[in-house]
Amino acid sequence: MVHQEFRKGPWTEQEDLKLVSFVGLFGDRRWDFIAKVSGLTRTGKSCRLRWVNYLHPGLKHGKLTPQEERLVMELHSKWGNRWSRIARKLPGRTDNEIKNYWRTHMRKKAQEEKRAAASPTSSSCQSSLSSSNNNNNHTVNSVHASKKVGEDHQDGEEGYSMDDIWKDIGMLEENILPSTSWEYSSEPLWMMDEEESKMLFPLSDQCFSCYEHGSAFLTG
DNA sequence: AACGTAGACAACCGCCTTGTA
DNA sequence: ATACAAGGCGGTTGTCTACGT
Repeated sequence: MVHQEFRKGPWTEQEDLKLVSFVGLFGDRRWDFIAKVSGLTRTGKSCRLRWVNYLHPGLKHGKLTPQEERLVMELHSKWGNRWSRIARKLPGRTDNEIKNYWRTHMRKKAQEEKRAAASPTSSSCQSSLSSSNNNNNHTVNSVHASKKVGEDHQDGEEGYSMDDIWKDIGMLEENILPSTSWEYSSEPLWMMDEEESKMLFPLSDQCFSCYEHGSAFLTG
């Protein structure tokens, strides 16, 4: 077996497009297979993570709403750090997102407590008040959802932005797709034998044409 | 204007679980 | 029943941006 070098670090728009296309074709299960046939030099794990945390059509992007924050608090007090379990109760949110939110929140809280302990005159209720105020401010910030993505344009200006991708994915979800995104392929292609698909997509040329087909489908 | 800091988020790592041959 | 591969999950780290000084 030849040891393959896998790419690491941030995903490019090209990679995202490729991944979206191939998940559309093969479904979001066989990640190692998708990683191979797509020609992405990423591990299956990496592909899955990117899909689950960023590209999945059902995801909400942007800050948690105060309602969601309350729910996270409530569920965390019940279940502890069972992020995936908590995430299941917040449609469109990922375990990673909630984990990140919680981490930030706890750090802030810890700092406030430390400050409160340092200056005994300031009551703890003040600190908790300020933290809840902070949380409420998040709603305003939700306007900035997917800001970062917009900034990604810088290296692919004339290309197809992730905003566009999400728009298209959203449209596909609403207008075309019954329930799962990969059903845009009328054929259950992911049922095909691995050998069979190797013949279909032996190298990236074929992969690319498939990817182009996929992105053409996505863009309309 | 420059610099430092905190917050937000993406991504990786390692362990555990589950499915399959 | 068992070994192996793949997927899932939680913890952690790195990077970028906004904001305050």
